[in-house]
Amino acid sequence: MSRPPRETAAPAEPKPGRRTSQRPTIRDVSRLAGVSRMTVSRVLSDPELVLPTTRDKVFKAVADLGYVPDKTAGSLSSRRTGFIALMLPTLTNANFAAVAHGLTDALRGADYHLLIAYTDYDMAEEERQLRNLLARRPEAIVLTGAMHRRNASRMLMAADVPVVEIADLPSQPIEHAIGFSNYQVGRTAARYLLDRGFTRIGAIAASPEGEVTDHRGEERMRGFEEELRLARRSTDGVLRHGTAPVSFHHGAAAFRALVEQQPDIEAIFAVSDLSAVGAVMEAQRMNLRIPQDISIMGFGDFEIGREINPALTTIHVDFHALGLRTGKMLVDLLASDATPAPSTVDVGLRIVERASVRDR
Amino acid sequence: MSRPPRETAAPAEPKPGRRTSQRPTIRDVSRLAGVSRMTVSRVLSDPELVLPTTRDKVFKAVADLGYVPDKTAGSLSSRRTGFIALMLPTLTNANFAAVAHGLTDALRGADYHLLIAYTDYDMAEEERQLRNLLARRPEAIVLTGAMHRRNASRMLMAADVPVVEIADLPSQPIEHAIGFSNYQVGRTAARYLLDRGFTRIGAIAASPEGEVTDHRGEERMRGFEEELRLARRSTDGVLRHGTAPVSFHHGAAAFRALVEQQPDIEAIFAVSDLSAVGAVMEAQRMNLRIPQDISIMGFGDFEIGREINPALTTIHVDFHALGLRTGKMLVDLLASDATPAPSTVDVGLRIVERASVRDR
DNA sequence: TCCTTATATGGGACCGATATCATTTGGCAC
DNA sequence: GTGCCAAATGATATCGGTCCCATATAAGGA
Repeated sequence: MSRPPRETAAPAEPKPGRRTSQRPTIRDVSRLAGVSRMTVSRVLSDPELVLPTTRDKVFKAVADLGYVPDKTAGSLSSRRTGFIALMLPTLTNANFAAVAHGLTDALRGADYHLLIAYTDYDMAEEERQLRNLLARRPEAIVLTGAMHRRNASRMLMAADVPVVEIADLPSQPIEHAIGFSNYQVGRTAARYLLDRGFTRIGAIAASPEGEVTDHRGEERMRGFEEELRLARRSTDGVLRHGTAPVSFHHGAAAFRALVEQQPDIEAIFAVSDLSAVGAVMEAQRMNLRIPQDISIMGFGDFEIGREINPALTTIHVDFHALGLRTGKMLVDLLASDATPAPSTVDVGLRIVERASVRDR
Repeated sequence: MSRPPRETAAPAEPKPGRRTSQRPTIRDVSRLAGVSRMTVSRVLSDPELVLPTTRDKVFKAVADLGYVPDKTAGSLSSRRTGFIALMLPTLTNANFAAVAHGLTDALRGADYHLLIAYTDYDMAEEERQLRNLLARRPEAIVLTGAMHRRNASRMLMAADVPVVEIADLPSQPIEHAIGFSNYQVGRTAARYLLDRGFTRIGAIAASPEGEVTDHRGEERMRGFEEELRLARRSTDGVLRHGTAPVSFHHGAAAFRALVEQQPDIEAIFAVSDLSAVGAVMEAQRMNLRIPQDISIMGFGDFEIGREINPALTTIHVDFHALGLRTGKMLVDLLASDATPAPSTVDVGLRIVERASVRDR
């Protein structure tokens, strides 16, 4: 039944090596269980390959020693780190957090772990973080498209792993893209307000200057202004205020500035629900009635928009589903050894009509 | 000047090995630069050790090949992964996201990378995630205290790396703790409302049942009820509604349920600003005036609380600073080879008086 | 009984870096 | 010129797993 193990036993006096930690290794387990390292490895990765009696000896040894396998070593040997890199502008934004959440949900069970980095909307930081991430040899890279520095793009192409740009639809995707057109968001918002009969239409967003920029937000503003221009309406009501990222407070301050500057403004699109909610709150303080005096719409469908009074009309994108979908695609992609053609998925967007916009 | 390299050159026909990726390794760099691998390693980790001429050759080779060092291999060899594990209940909460942000800020430049996992408030998931994290051999572990399963605690003790419990003050810390007493938050809130002269005082929180539980929130409620009891006031107004995590919507629903159940309630403490803001919004819809009819206070000092009308009275904890402080402590701790005694830091809390609570 | 094949397990090389120690070189004092 | 020391660089073992292939045993067929 049990044959003598063939691996050499350790010398009674182990010579002083580099080993300092007392943490048990697979070798300790194998010795205790009286099997080879390889058998321990098999028991832990695919127990079916090993006889139940052997398996149980190994499990017992693992439990007795409190052995936790070292994935660093395993990764080096198997050339599979189990990491998926995710780079976002910030975590302090419910929608980006939802993306991470969705991704994790899709990856759970597939034995992948997210490696999260964020750039604080800073392109130089994006490049630094990307280098850090690549050094960890992720098996795939997920990041918000579509603007990258030249160097960052080059590193991504050279990485030789699937790259997915999310939350945007780049005109020149690096490889895969799952998202929506921020430009279309802007146009859709403007069209919606135009269709309601408004003529004096404004918008609030962050100032586009500098390396710290919300490019996706910029795209929304570009689409918004474009639609106004096509309708031959003035874009004077488009106000740039403060710096990215926007916030409730940003929205409040920008709203006040815009109304003081353009008292006859009828409807406002905010680059994010955060700004929009802030604007609604500031309007209350200014005794302006929403939507009777001014209509306001936002983007992102944040939870708070559903709860405020009046409830916020907004453009919805399902970010959790976006993350989920990205994760599923990656799991499939990494399971097959083929290299499928680059794909672009538009998850779409939809207007959520609530009470903060009325017909004129 | 230049001596012939002593490392053996690669055979012209490399025998078929396991190497499949074309990614350059340190060996490729060393050959191209005409130096040993060790010299390349030195140039990248401590350039001062190497002559400028040699250094430049190496840098050039690195650039030409687009070489990115493999930290997996480096970690295994140096026994330093550069990972710091962070386990949170969720990322979809601005305060926890702020902790992660602060930690990252402190770690930037120290060449550590956060390895983030979250539990969705599920104890079983905490254990699974912890096992995953430990397999990556983090150099320190940060997690929200103070409740862990037996197994989780044991794994933490055995991990043999610094452990920091945050956002709470455990009665039996595993090692270090940086946080505040959630129990005291509850007592402080109750005391504040009692001092304002209210007698019929209520609270809204999630139901405490099941494995999916917000223990920190529970502690706040425990402190709140305790203070009421000490003041010989009824705790009938303490309503448990729905499940964790709470949300704006949770607050709105719980508020309505509480007011319908106890129409004469005078003041309410919400376990989180999220609930509190939801409650304020629901009150508006019910035509209840805040604070004239009912006073409301929250916890967490979320940004939205500053912007709503009336602005929300709340209990503030600086979560970004908490993360920052944790990160700094870890950097110091990991730099010294001594093992300092376990420390507990109370970052304190303070009441932020705004307009949603009035004197009775 | 012997041979073939499938199943279970082991041996040793190897993944790509760094730690450690050895070696070479150059500079300087005598 | 010789000896010594510091600075620069190299050779090799090693980190802790897994891959690949070899080997031993069991099972089945002629």
